[in-house]
Amino acid sequence: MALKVYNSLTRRKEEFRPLHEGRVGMYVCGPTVYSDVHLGNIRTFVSFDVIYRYLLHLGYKVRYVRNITDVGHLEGDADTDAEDKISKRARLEQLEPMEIVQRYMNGFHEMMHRFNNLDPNIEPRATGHIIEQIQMVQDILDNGYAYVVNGSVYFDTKKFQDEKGVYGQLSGRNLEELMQESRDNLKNQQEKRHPADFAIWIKAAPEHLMRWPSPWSVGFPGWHLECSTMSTKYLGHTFDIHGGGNDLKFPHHENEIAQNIGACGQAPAKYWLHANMLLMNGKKMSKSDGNTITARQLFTGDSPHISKPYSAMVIRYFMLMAHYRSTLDISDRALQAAEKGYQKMMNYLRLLDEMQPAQFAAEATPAGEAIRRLIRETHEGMDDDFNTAVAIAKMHELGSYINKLHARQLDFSQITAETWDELKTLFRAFIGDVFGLRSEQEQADRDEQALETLMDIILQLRQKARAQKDWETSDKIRDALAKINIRIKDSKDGSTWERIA
RNA sequence: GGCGACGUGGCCGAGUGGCUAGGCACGGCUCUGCAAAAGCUGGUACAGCGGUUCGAGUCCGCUCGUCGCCUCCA
Repeated sequence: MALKVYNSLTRRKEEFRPLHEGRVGMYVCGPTVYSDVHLGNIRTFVSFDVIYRYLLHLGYKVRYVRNITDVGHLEGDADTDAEDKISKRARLEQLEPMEIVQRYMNGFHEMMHRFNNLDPNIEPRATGHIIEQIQMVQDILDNGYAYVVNGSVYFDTKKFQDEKGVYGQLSGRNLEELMQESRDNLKNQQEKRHPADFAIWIKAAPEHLMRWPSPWSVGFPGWHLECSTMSTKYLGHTFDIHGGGNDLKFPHHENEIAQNIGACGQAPAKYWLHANMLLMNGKKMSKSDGNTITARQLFTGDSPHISKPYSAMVIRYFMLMAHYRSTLDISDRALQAAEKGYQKMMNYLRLLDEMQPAQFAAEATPAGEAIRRLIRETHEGMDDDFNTAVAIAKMHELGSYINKLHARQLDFSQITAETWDELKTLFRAFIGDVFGLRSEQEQADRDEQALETLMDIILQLRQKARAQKDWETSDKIRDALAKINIRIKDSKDGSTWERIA
């Protein structure tokens, strides 16, 4: 069965056919790094990570681009008295905007790794592509789909719609209605010709920290522009998959499409994929009414919403239990169920590796056929718009066979060697490569290994200091390590270390 | 107000008009020194009403309810 994906643009499942045989270009809207990454964000990135992983599993050569928004994302009344999210945070904390960006970008990366998301192939930043963005604004102006007012440049939505007729296609919106409705909250929008127009270059107010020279003013790019520019730069005018959270459909993605077509006449992506929201208590998480929980709180268990800590892998598994286009309601009970399910799943894999079968069946058997059918259905689940819920369900059914084989309730003479191999191959590939699940023990082992490597290096450096009678450095290292419960023991033969309880 | 999505057994959650989704929790049984794990097994769900159909959780309509987007949001 061929891979099918649900295309938000056509509102249908379509057979996936990449533009270039064997290759896939995928762009996913990344975070604006002005605060800690929120759990809902994490769900979206986990969803697209699995999509990326599955495409790789199918043998595609994928270029996965996920941006970092570090300028231009406004909050408040758009286009006028609005403030850039990063600038605002910088002002409040009295830091350089780039310090804010660096801090939260680091935190974002750490969290992505903790959830075992693969790194994208390219992670471009908006501030690193100002020149390209200015060029795109110029292209749009040259094509007549934008106009300059007082140093700011606005996209001419009405003209674009009159000539191209595609504005609103993705989000199912009618431009006429949009213009009507926005008339009520028109305040401070005198610069725009039409309420639905949006800024692509914004003249910076004197106190605005992030600013670049351009032909129109010293200013900064509009938020929607960066994705248009960077996807074009790294994936071409038209590429295969564009992803993001459901709430970005409008206006962000709608405007992105308008900009791309306005600049070069081509729509950016063939397939638009949108991940649904993560809910808590049946509602979208929101910081303002306390209906929120952070990943860190889940790890520590420090939240009134949960009874105990949950690991990143359990949370990842929990997310995979639902389809990415469905809303998912997080709760303590659901997480507990996920934890059990996750442990069970990892146990199947362990049993598969441990068992040493002898005496296979020579030819097809009913049990073997049932197993092979389930294996096929697992693949079909993923082929059907990345339905991880179905794939996991089928694997649990297969897991039951694995348990039976292990408990000798089903004998290896009931399946063929080939079936056994397929079963092993499936579990290894799906749990690790596709779902990106790893055992927490494995993680701990890896940390332990890293610690040993680090300690080797530290002891070598300290040994060098001691050889030079640099007692200050050597003692400093020993004292610092003692504080984190690592004891150094010096002897004639050199130094060793151990943990103290 | 406009656009859209959804309402599945105690909980989470799949579901292409006809065949047991799955996980968790709960009950019974097997195994077991005890426990756990595992296996077998049980409750017979699709918001309500009407329609289409030989047949609907799945299609259509209405009602009720929930949620999202429409301003920044993954």
